[in-house]
Amino acid sequence: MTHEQLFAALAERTRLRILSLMGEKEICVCYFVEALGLPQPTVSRHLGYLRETGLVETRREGKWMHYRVAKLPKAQARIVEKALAAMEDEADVKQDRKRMKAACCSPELVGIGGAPEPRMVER
Amino acid sequence: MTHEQLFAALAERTRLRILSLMGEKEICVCYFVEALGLPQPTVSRHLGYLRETGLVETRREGKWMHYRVAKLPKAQARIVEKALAAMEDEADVKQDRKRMKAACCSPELVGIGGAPEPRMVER
DNA sequence: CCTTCACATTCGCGTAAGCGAATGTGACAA
DNA sequence: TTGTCACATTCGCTTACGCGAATGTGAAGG
Repeated sequence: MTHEQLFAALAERTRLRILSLMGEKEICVCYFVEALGLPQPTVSRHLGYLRETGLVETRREGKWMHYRVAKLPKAQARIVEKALAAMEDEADVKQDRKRMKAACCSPELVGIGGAPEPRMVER
Repeated sequence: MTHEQLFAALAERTRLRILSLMGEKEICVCYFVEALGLPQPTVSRHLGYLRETGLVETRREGKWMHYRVAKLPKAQARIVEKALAAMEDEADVKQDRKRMKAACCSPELVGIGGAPEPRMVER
């Protein structure tokens, strides 16, 4: 992944919001859809873009697909780190987190239709 | 400037090379053209893009136009800093620097056609 | 098998970006 | 004021993106 490709991947609001939601966690698609409030194909396309670029990795668990930020070379990891840090205080990102929490801790206590909840990634 | 716009500005090789050449210096267009080995309109367009985005500022000095990296909000400055640091060891960037030096320290000792040489910017 | 669920991909469309080639503009000199 | 120099912009073209809508696919379950 060249630096240009990395920056191109970061040059879109939805993808920044997705990465911001991921952070250190491994999250399955339905939670992104819920937290972002966007159509599933839209979310899936952006996840696909991030995957092809190499910025995220996936793990399948039955019907569910989990996404996590990939292990990157140091220079690029630093860039992603600063990018995510810079967005922490933006309104839409904060709202995304709220909705993510709501989806995970909903009254039914099982998340969205029994989907596995986000969990930290071991390195 | 949104973060998306910043990343979009960084998502192109020529612009990264330009920013890499600038660093802390104030440089006039003819040196970019020489160091990058690209047509003048191409260089000018990318400089224009960077200027409109707010990533660089300009200063006119007679016929010459000087470009320097703009004073950015901390979060974005950190991103640019990491971006430039990450490129230090790439081949084309190193070659650009070589050609920049050659243009500045050419046998005629006056740079390109009497153009003012790059100099550090005071903040 | 056949359905359903969770997700991925394709299609058609409009928009933005990059490039080479050509042209425009503003400053200075003669 | 005419010309030249240093840059900037426009034009025509091609390619890449993003989106909504529709369709495809792979894993469970019955």
